[in-house]
Amino acid sequence: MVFRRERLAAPTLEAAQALLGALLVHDAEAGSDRRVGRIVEVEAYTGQDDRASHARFGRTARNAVMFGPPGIAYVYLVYGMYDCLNVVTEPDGRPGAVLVRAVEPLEGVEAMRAVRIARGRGAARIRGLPAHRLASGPGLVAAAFDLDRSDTGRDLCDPASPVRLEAAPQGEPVPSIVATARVGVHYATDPWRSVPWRFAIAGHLSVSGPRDRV
DNA sequence: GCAAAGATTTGCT
DNA sequence: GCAAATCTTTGCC
Repeated sequence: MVFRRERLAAPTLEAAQALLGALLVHDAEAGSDRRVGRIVEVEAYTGQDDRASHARFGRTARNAVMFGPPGIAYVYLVYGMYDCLNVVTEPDGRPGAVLVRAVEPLEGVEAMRAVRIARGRGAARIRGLPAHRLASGPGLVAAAFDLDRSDTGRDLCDPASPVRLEAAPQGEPVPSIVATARVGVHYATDPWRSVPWRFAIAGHLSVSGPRDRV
């Protein structure tokens, strides 16, 4: 069941929490199995008021998709090395996005491990990682699902898209959510630096860390 | 045009 | 606990 776009048209703080427990799916492609992960950690970034958001400069070539319709992928490169996946939120015309910081691998664990070895350094270390740590960080989610900036603009709410969001399975218990300050936004002024807009499933092993463990 | 900094991760001290 | 790796985007001259 695809993730309903109207849930992402909501205010970004609500959309972010709604994404916890949802599934990120990348269909099988040549040489790689289907990959599925449960979203366990996210961060909300809003419009021009939010001094930590990419939208703080207004509409630019990089962040333009944040100002468009909800449910679209926004992938950017940080620190010249790591791609990060965001889901665009808010109605068309208003900026907003949710950064997917960590997922729990459910299917295609070895495909995730293989692409992380191919893209990153430290193959020996990655080979020894337990499955629940293969996508526990924003740069690691994009690596495990083989996403980069060229995936910006993909419609994650289209059932035909090879990369998409699916609703949490029916009957799954509602996750217990913990909120903390966002990570890595020391450059922003208060209150934006410290608002509790990072959301995670309480105590989940796949939440990024160790410094951010909840 | 150029300089600075960044929604991170890893490895070494 | 700290610094390196690495390059795009943004802001200012």
